[in-house]
Amino acid sequence: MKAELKQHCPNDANVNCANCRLNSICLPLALRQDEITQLDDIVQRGRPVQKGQHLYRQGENFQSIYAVRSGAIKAYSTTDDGEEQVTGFYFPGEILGMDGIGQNRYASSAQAMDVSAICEIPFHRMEELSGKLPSMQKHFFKLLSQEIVEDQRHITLLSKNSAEERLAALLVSISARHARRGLSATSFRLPMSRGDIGNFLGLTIETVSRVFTRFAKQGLISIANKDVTLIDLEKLKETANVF
Amino acid sequence: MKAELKQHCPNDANVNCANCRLNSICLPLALRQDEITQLDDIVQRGRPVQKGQHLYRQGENFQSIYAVRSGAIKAYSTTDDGEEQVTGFYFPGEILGMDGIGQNRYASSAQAMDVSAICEIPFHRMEELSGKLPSMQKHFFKLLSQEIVEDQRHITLLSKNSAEERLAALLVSISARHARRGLSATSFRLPMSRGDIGNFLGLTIETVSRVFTRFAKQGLISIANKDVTLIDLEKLKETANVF
DNA sequence: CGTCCACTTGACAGTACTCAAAACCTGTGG
DNA sequence: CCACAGGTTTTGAGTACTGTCAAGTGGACG
Repeated sequence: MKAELKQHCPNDANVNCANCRLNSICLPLALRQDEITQLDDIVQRGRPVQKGQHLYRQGENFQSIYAVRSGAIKAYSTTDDGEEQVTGFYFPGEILGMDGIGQNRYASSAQAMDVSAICEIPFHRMEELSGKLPSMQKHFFKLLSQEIVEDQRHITLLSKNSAEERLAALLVSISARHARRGLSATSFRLPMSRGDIGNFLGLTIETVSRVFTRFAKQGLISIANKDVTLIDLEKLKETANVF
Repeated sequence: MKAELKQHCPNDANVNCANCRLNSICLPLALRQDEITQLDDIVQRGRPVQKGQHLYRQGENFQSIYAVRSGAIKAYSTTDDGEEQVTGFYFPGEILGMDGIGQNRYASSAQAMDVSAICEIPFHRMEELSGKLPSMQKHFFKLLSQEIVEDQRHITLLSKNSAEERLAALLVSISARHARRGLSATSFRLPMSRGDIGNFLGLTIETVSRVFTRFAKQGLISIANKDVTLIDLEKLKETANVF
């Protein structure tokens, strides 16, 4: 019973990669048991990050990449002229901070949207491990490559799709990521503000609000504050051009 | 005299990484002399790729990454609903194809916009080499990370900037990449069509044309077909929010 | 020299933005 | 427990930028 609890409390200090319930979608994904132990040795688990707190800030020396264990993180970059662009939302099992590798400085800032539990992985140790474990190196190359593909999908979304299509795509994406963790695909809480959503999707806050209202009137979703229910997921997927 | 020529003819079969005039901005960038030799062993240099020909197509098995030696390549992906999105333009010294690593299939297609000389680098050999040479691994992580940062910059461009700002940003970017190779920063030929430019920037062909005309009337550029001269590079940089 | 295709230009329309105000949560303190 | 202040979200009215449709121009190439 107690061991059971340990496994399921994301803030328990006794969590490790081997018993983490996210290990099938997170970094250990491609590793053998003995390799997971080696990974585990370099992972640091601190105390929970409070809402609004930063994991790292743009321009800081790059030290670590981070895995989300619970909660939700947003990444955003600030342009020379002071404007902010939300570049991604990160949920449990997802890795962030890899944009810092190229310049040895973080190219974006990462902020908790909820109380979150985070695994910190010092990159230089990760590099060492990748040199030793080909499967680790391969997996890491994959992670980076997939982030590129993700970003290019987002570029397409911004370049080609209407406000409705963009918002539908975001809802469908969050839905799928919830489902992957065994949670409801149709009912969840949006951890981010309307402003963050709009910023991420290249829309104003007013447009986001209006489209939500339109979706609700069409019976596609029901929404109360940050709690959404996807009533017609199929139609949303069609709208999002996800077939 | 003959050795001199060899170094400067991009289609010469005797080129190698050690004597390639691009080696300071291309893959060998971070390598020692003896390491460059090892890299050179796995690089394949075929005959020139003709205009319109593909290096690889979306969905094909991922085998190699490619370095542009001369000419220019565009990468584009086709969405489920058949629309095309140009995801990048690649000039000499730049690496493409890395979006294939994650899924073992190319996530985009790559097509020559001019006759081009290309170096092909089989990825599995590159992985091996990375396992042996920490500096190669590090450099490769960097490359991938930088592509992510690039893509995020492009996301910001599409999300926040007007048609004029986007086009100015593209001109300034191409200018900088020319300058890096020792070519004119202010006068060059655009290898891509107006359609490709518009597609890349999330604009229609008509808008691209109109903005070019506007820039010309304002004395920022002069443009005749594909030949551009950046008359007021400073003002263009301002417009592009590049400080 | 003529055809084809890429590009330019014009007129008009529509989606999303801006500005403004109202409604609604949330948390605090009386 | 209620009242209130601050912030967030919703809604409305008007505008503007870019897209659409259509026609015309001009290079490139056979």
